[in-house]
Amino acid sequence: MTIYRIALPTPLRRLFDYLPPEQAAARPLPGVRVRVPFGRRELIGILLDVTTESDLPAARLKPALEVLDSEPPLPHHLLELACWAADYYQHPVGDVLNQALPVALRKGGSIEQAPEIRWRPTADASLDALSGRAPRQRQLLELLLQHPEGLGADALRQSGFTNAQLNSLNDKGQAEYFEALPPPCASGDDSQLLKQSPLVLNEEQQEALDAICATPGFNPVLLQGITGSGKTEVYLQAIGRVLEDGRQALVLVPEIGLTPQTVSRFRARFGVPVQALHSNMSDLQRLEAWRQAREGLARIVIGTRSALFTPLKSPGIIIVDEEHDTSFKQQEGFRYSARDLSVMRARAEQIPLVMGSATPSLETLHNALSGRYRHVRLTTRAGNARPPRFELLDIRQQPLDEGLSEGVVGRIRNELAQHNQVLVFINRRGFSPALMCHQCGEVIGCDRCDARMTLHRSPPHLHCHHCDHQRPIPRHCPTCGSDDFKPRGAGTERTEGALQRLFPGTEVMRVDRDSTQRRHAMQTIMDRVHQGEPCILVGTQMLAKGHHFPAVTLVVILDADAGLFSADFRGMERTAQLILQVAGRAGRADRPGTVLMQTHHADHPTLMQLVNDGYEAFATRELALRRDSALPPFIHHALLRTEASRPGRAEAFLSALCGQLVAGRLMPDSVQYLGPLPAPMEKRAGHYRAQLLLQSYDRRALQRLLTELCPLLEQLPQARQVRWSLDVDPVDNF
DNA sequence: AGCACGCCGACT
DNA sequence: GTCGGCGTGCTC
Repeated sequence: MTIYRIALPTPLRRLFDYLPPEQAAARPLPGVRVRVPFGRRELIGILLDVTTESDLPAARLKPALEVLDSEPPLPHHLLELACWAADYYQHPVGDVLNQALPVALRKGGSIEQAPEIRWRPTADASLDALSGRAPRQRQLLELLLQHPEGLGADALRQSGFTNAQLNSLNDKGQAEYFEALPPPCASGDDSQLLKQSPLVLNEEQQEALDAICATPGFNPVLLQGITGSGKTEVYLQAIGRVLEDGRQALVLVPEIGLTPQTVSRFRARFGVPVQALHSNMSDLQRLEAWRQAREGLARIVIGTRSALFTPLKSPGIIIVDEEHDTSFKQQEGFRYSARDLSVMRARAEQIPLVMGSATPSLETLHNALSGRYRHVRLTTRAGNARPPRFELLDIRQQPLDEGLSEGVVGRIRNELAQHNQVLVFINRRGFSPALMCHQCGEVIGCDRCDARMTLHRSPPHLHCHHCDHQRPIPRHCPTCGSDDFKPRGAGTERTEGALQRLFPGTEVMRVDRDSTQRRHAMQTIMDRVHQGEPCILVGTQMLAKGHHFPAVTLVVILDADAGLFSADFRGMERTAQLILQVAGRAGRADRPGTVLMQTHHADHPTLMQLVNDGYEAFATRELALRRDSALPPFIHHALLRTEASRPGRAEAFLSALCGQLVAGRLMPDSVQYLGPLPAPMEKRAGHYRAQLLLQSYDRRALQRLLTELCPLLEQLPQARQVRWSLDVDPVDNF
């Protein structure tokens, strides 16, 4: 008897057995999609195995409805990678496989290229048949007459013609439509591989390129290069070699980094098809890009986290740009790290892997320092540009005007007088992070979270940045009835206002999520900045990523202390990365930049080391601290988070679990657990949250425990009242 | 997760 | 008398 073992997109951590469909063709290959009845529903799953035995009696097995593919959509090694990831991250394999496929395929669509609607002139079409009162229809017919083989409806619409015009020609018997496969896109014509000649590499860049191309096969490389040192040029030349071999490149970028500029830089250099997979493409467009990658037509594929699972016909290299960026880790559901999995993929495909960053994560740096990855450094800025100079500005006992010290104001004035631009970084949106009653000291909190509500002025309202709850500003204090409120602390809106007041003749522009929501708002600001006239930019970390501001010569970091004493042991790492990212936005060859950091802790050893000796010195020291405190990357973490609508339940659930672990002697000596503890912000969005941290130096022991943990969690009687999720290698404690 | 069944409260 | 609340159970 033949049994199909199928992974289905359900939260159930097991496979389901089916009988072959009624008219079963040949034995299907593992990895093909199968449509099956499931309860009262129909689902599309992935066939993982064909066997002869089932745990269930044959009478209880249903026949599958249909095998959808003759060829598995995911090649064998990607199927394996997905299954490995399901195991490693303890996520149901059916859901993992589902997420590894483009949405259009999950829904059961065909892998084959979808035919498009094409228009052509009818056999007896003639311009004479049109009246002079329809000029657009005339132009349209002229265009169609030049293309008797037909033009795609989408392309016509993009040229500015409307459906109404097409239908009108159709009514007049001048044009007709038909279905056909779109013409094949210009495939890699290698004679025109390079459109632009590569730049001349400096010595360090050449060494980096050699290290990447040094050995055939798996070759992980950390490319650690300060901002402006030409990392991208190294990527481009490494990709160039891959293309010469007729192979493909996969480039992963952070969510915020996938801009048209990024893509156009690759398109400008190479005369080969470049496909970007970005979030505002339709499901069918994404499928087409995915298909072209799989067929080998797309030679360079650029995408965010989820692009990791894009099949390549002849893989040549994987590049993970800004590898420290936390957006490579999915923060809900299937909590995978695309960066970490890229290592597995590159190993399976036996290709080089480049992880690039000016501020590598301590995990990657540790791997590089311990020899698991090659480590190459780019320490000089291209074109002899000077790196920015850092200054700590001690503001202890200094008067502050809405968060701005006199020192900062003076330096900004100075810079503007020299016709330069200034960037002020404050990683807090809104007007002020707290609204306090001046009579009784009450701070307005969010009803649904253990958090203060942020005051916004444009438009005026209170906003909780943790649950997105918004409400009007109260007229009277809910505790004492006073109407005397004082905003405490400054966000971007307040700083913007203060700078406008202090520098009335200078344009002050705010860059944060609120000010750039409108379409083209960011572009308008960038256009203004690139004119080079003096101005002040105020903004959040949005300023730190992607854009470069050559005329900015002074970067002010208003709150360098944020994150210095964070509850999260990664706070310092994140702060350092952010500071250097912001610092890297400024300056160019002829005008080196200064980074001025306002701080109450000008003598903080870590801050001083970062500023005086640079990131690697800081990171090496931080690694030593992590080693001494038994923290990642030296120890491995798995965080079990729980939340419930009633207080206490989430913690009680974890206590019950711990009880079972102890009673069943399931906790090996090599694994420790910390907790159960309330989450750092216990109440969020109306839910009470708790967590249990599991840690071990022995990854395998931890992994074995996690495998036993999940069935246990599902069986606990309290499991109905709590939501739990397991985060392997978490990137934050929240 | 979905989707059913099942058993108790306020409504046309 | 029903519509519908969410507790419980199941999905090859």
